[in-house]
Amino acid sequence: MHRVALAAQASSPDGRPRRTGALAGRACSPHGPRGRASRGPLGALRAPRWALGVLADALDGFGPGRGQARAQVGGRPLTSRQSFRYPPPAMKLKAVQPEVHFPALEERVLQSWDATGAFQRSIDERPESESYVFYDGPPFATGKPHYGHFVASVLKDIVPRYWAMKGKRVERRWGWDCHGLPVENETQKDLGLVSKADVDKLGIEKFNEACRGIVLRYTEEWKGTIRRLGRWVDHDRGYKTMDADFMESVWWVFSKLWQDGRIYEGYRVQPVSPALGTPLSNFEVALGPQERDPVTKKEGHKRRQDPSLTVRFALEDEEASLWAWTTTPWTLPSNLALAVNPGTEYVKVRVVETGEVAYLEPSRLADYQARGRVGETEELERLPGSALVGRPYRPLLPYFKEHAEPVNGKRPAFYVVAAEYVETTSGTGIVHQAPAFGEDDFQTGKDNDLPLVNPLSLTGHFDATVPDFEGQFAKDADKAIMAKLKDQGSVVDQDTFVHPYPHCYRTGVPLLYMAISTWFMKVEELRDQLVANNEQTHWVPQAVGTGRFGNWLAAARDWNLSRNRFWGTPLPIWRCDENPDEMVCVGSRKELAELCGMAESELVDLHRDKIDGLTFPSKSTPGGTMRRIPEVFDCWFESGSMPYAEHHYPFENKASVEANLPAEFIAEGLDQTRGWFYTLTVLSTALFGRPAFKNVIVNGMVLAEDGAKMSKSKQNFPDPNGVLERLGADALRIYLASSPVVNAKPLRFSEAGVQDHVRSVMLPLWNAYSFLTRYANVDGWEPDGVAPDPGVNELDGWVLSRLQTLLSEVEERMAAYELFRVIPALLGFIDDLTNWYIRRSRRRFWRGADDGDDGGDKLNAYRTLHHVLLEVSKALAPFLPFITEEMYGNLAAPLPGGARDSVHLEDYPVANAAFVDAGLEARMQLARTAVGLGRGLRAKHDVRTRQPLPSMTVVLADADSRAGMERMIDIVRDELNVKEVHVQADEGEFVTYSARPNLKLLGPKFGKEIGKIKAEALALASDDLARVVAGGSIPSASIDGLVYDSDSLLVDRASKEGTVVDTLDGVTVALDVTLTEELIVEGLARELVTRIQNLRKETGLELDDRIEVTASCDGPLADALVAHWELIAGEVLAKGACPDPSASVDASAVGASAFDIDGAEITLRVKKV
RNA sequence: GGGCCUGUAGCUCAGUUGGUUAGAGCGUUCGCCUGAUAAGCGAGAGGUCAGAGGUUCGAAUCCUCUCAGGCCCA
Repeated sequence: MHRVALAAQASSPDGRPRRTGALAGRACSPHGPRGRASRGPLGALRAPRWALGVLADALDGFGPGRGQARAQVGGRPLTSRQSFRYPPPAMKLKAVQPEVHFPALEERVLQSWDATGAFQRSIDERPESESYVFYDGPPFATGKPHYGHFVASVLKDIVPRYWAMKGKRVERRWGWDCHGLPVENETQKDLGLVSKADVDKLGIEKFNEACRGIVLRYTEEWKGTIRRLGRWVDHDRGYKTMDADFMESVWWVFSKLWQDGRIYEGYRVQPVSPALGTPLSNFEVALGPQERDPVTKKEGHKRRQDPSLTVRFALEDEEASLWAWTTTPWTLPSNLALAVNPGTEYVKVRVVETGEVAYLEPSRLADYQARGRVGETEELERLPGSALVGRPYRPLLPYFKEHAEPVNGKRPAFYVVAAEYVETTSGTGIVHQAPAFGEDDFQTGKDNDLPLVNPLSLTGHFDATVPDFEGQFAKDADKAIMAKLKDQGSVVDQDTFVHPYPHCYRTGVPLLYMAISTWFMKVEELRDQLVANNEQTHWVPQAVGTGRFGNWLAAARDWNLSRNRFWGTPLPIWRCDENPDEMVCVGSRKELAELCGMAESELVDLHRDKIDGLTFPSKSTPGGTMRRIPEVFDCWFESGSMPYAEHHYPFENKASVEANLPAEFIAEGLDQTRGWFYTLTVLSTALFGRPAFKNVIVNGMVLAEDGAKMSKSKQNFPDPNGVLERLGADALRIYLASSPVVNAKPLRFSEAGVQDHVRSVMLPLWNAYSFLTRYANVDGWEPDGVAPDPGVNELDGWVLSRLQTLLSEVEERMAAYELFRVIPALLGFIDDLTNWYIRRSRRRFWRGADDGDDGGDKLNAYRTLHHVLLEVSKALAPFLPFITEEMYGNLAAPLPGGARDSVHLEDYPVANAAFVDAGLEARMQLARTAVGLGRGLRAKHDVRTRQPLPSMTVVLADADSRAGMERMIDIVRDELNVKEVHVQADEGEFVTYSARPNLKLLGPKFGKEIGKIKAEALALASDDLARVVAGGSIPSASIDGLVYDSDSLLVDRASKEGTVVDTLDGVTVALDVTLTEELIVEGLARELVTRIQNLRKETGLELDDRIEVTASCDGPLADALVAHWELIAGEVLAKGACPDPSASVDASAVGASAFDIDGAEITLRVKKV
């Protein structure tokens, strides 16, 4: 071992490690000179134990004092504010009390990190050739950090810390998402601007200035909270999506796509708020007023009453009409087609009263008739919808009638089209189509190559193409349109209709759906490549990648990446005002400056207010001026560009960015599957033909304790900073990291859950650490760097072996990014360490000097526990960065090599095969099973553990197991407080056997006969089964080819009546509970020991205080006191001769108390001597 | 409306080729142990595996439908 070698060389004749020797050893470590050099030549700098308060107190008076620190640590100058105290040349472990306040400890560790520059050094000290690329998905700083961010941050900290300790150079740069609707909304609210027109009135410059002012509103809160959480991330060199360099890279990305022919202009039907004069995002639509449907009781859009109009369209090729239904009369001027479902049956009827001939769907006709809207009819013909497709009809209104004139022999509009979406649950089964005003209409229009006409402005007013209603607001025009149609005899029926309908979340007016010009990136043609690239990505959990994300990629649609907004990266497209087909896509500041005849240095900001005014003359259209189109980017485009833009690629860092694609690791929430994960993948595939990241951990959503979303108004979650202050970051981290969220499942956050982890993880770990340091102090043991010997004591060998198993497991699972499998292994080890190793080893540590030669057992116990805790502190460091820092600093400082300035600068421990002993782990497991059974038997038969019992018998059929158990006898005997432990093979005298068929094995073979086999197996006699257990077999009486043996049967054991026996996993334990007078008295003596120990504790005595005991009792208790005084005195560190039981003791005195033991009274008093 | 996910003890969750009596932790009751421990150990109580139907010798597990919740898309 590394440390052993160093220690051997570095120890001086007096046994004290020599620091200079150790330093020399370190200086040629493989980590390169940078970090080493900063340590300086002074031995005293070896282990600056900085400002850990507890420690500082312990070290007062040692080394150069406060204020003398003038060296540099981690390349950062130390200021005089930072109090540095150096360790003495060689020192003992600091004794640590079991009482601890983790949040305070964490604050001290945070200060130490600042002082030592540990974070930067954890990067700098790793070679550049070992680069490990991590991308940070940027959050908005318009809100404060909450638990969802905590989860992502914990993952984004654990993984990079781990790989840094594994020798990787992991840059961790923070990112801020600065653009997007949430920011604009927030600003509009602040400025009291309701509509887009209000923004125009104010001016983009002022508006954008206001946006800039608020996007970083909470950055200080973020920095503070993320720091407090223990996440190491570089804010100083982070990126902001609003930086000109970042935006310029986004331009480059777009221009590359443009050059590759991946960008096109198209239309898309979007919800528009006429009052705001702007399209809304789906997110904003969802914010609109909600209402519960009175029938279905479901929450949905607010309901409103609209006209319900049935209109007749006259066919051109027949004296008949098509009846169509609409709730939006204002779209009728824009009608261009009628849609039928080709698979539905339609009917042609003559209305008896009027003689009119009409087509519609028969069940709908019946509905009209039932409501008395249409009189009696005579059926003329039945025909499928497909038979109507293509038939021309006369334009209902004249405004766009030119589209009825054939172009190149084809009629552009005003004919019947087929559409699968047409249903027969309402209307007439024939649907009026205005392609500009509905998603379905638009799609049908596209499928049939219909023209797109839109006579409405964004504020919903008719323009001059519809002169009859010019200037009228669409909804207001409904009445006039209906009147006109009535006049010309086109109305079949007029009614009203109540339905849920989306309304504007800001103004409350009903939204209009209309086709808006937008810019698309062609993604559909990339589908196969996207899917192929995704297959190279390791998803955790895997199902997200193959399922949700994979499906999404396979069905990817062209990406609408423009937004009609103000505060974002402008689309770099300049278009000729004379010839709209002439466009220039600008890919850099330099290019734009040249086009506009200005200096590049004048382009310091690329936001709309700075560049919208920049124009240049057209090259191909005389007199034309090139002006920028008004749209900005979907801010997801910026997030997806972040791998390039954060480095200002390709304008700077070209080679390093290209060398480091794709990223090694990213982590975000499940909600990002179609957000960041998607945009990263699309852009990386389009630009570089490869995936954007190799490994990704997807975390689930954090819900409130009540299972609902966390909501400020409901107040259903505790303040995040409060939890950190009360319980600490380590506990919060381990709570989150060991919860279902790290496997993409939802977590109901509860502070009590965090508290649980303080109790079940933090405190046991701390107590193990405290145990070692306190006894080491009492004993004067100092860490000597000598490797523990696994052969001295089975317990040491066992815990060392378990540690190696743990390290291998962690390595394998971290390589697979399966944190949900790492944490339980770590926690399981802590449990083994504290509740078995230390529990069983306690006595080894308090063996007194006069107990004689222990063959080095105590020394090895110290070395083992110290070694294990030190390794554990490193192994847990990525997960619990604070407590491990404290432990490591104390545990490593006295070693010949000293401690590094931070555990996070250490190398991650690697499993040492020399310590692995599978046989030992197996037989220890047997021992623990036997002990568990024995304790259960004691409880069942009401014999407490303090009562010694004459013997127990462990029965094991397997010879290897018996041999293993023989070596565990001391441990089992001691733990169970029995005088003798016997191991034997034959369990016949203790148990009876019964058997069940092994269905997994027999099921597939015997199928339907299983019922019979079950009955037969259950009927097998215990004596016969004994032969099976011994390796024999019994042929089945009724089933051919079936033989009962130890494979085909599962044999159960039951203890025989009247015995004290239990059995589990093939281990049978029998307890002899015969009590003799002698054993009873000895048991009482142990009762006395416990009572006196408790008194010691209550009285606040130190571990090694010697005491004087006085007692008042009679009967068996007095016998026990006298007979076993030597034992008692040894256990409780009592001095002097046996106290006289007949003395009188004042139970109310300090250190005194009266007890009742099995009905006998005793008063005891302890006093320090 | 569509895609994906979740629903198992009071709570948080395990439960993979379908296999017998469905587990763990927390909480709870009783008992035990304790020179580190706020910890630990043993026993008990606690389950229509969301519901219905199907496949099968056998279903928490596979299939279909329904209900409730979540994320995303429309």
